Amino acid sequence: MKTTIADIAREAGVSKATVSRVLNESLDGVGIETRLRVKGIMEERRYEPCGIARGLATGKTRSVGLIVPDIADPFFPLLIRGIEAALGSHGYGLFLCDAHLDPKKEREHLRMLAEKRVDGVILNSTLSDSDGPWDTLDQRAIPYVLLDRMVEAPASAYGVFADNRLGARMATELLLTRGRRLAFINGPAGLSISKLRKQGVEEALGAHGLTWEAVRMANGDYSMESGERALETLWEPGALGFDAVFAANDRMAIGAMRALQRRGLLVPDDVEVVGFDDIETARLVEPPLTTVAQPAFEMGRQAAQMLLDLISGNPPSQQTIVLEPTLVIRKTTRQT
Amino acid sequence: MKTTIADIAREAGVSKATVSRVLNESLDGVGIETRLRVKGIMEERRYEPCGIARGLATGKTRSVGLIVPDIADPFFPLLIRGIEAALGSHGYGLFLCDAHLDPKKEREHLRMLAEKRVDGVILNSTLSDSDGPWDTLDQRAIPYVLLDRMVEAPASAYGVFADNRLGARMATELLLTRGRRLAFINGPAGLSISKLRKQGVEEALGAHGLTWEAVRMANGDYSMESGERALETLWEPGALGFDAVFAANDRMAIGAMRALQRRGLLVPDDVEVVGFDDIETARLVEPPLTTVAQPAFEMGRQAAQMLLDLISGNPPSQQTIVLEPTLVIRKTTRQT
DNA sequence: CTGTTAGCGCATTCAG
DNA sequence: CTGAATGCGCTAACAG
Repeated sequence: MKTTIADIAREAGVSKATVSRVLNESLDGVGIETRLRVKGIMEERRYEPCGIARGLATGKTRSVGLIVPDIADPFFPLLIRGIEAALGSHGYGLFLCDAHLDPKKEREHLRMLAEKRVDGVILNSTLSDSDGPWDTLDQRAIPYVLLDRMVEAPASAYGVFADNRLGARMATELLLTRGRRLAFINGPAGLSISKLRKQGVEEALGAHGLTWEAVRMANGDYSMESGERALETLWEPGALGFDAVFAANDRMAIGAMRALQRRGLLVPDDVEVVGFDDIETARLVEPPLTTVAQPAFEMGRQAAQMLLDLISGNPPSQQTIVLEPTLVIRKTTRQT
Repeated sequence: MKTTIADIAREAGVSKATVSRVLNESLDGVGIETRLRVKGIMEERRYEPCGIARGLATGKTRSVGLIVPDIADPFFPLLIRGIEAALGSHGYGLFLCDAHLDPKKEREHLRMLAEKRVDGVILNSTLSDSDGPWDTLDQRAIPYVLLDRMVEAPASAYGVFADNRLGARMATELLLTRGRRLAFINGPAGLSISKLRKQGVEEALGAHGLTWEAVRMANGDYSMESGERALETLWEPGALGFDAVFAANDRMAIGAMRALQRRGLLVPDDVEVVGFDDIETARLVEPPLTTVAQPAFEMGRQAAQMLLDLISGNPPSQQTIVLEPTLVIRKTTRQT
């Protein structure tokens, strides 16, 4: 039998209430000497408070959920690190849920988290589904913050994002200043993150007096394979339709590079390539990939901090935090 | 206020016990028609059982913890997928804990998990610490299964591992059949996983009538940078001390390749390289890395299944499951 | 087949 | 400053 506050109370010759009080440091309605005595006994007995019982009594479980679309995406490790950094030693636990690109699974996970009575969830949603996940959350009044993907949630939703429009614009500008003809491999069409990136590309186009007619576009699902396929799709036998590729993430960019190289094209000499994310592999491929870096760690940290604020009842100062991406120029683009 | 079984009971005109019974399908001591009525009400009211209360009442939380040494290691996504696959829709939640290579942090996580009263934990421990983590677990009688790293736990501990000895032996054999002089970049010396791999190398050496005198050895910490450093260490100015490198994981192998290439050496022409793990990046670097593949998904799945068995009181048939690695030959070794 | 009665371990009034 | 009582939401005997 694990020792409970009742055991401690008995041995210390005090009531359970008193033990409970020293457990929750904050309320200091306890005499210094009884407090010390109780603490001593706790030590000896190696007492460990029961989170479950506390949860039931207080309504707070000190655990949060994280939903990611695809744990295999190398973008997440840093994100998770950031989240853990913010959750820190506050004693919070993090439930990891991999939706595996399946909205149905995502909803199951959400149900599970709700049953577990998590204090909040960080939602890096798989899809901007019409019957979205947030109402599952809103209905149960459980706080959540959107991360990375700006789904079409209620205007009241909190979120942390990278400036995807700006990132896409920077990448496109880089390519267009060399007078390149662009191929754009975007993410799934449904994602608002994709729309934003498309806008960014459009802005850069406009700045150069160009329109969409000048660019070839395809959609991938962020996997390397989809990047390869997208490139094949865009390809026109005979005519070289483009000589610059901007992909919505590094994995697709790498896929595109592979497809290019298979066809005997040289990167960056024949075709320049720019990715998005700056995953670890980006600097390991040959040639090293020029890409738009997202501040993944910081995004995770801020999102978790925001959630913590939400949970503790201090509404965050801003409803939306937008972090700036940075251009990391390596070898898949030519030096000017 | 969330609806509780009391609400359902009142509305259905039955007792809480009855509602509880239909909630726990198994015990079917409920008339078919009352059961249906109660279920109906639950639907309408969108009732959602409170995991916390159940946990307190049953002593089971339906959540488990996973401790990993370094979430950034690309080896984990698949492992996690495997775990989630086994945990499946049993309603289990998975607490992810990244020890970040810090045993102290690992212990904090363990304490947190204990407080949260997880039903069990999967332990991919950072270090084979003398004052190891398992006693934290054993003391509290919480079931755990060791994963991947065969720490020096009590003989009674359960675990799932890859056959590291065999894997190392296969890699070394591959290199030695070409008469190569070997450099071996092992993992941290303290890990028993490192000792096993060393044994594997030794076996291969023996089979070729060689001893350790013929090989140069260094230890890394599984990061790419440490692979680069290890290679520098092994290097002897002037004399080419070796022409084959076996690294204990792919990241270090890739680091070694980079160091080699920086020195103008050709892989595999001048030096052959073999890694371990078969992470996604392995096939993306140039040249694609020959490596020993671990069945990560399967390891995760089996470990979780084992833990589930342990939790439900059916002691697994085997105490230790050893999975076979496979050699994936790509381009950093020469075709025979 | 169903209701009653006790807890599970702790927090939180309200008294004293 | 401290204790006694009550309840969080559900399960688990034990009766009927």
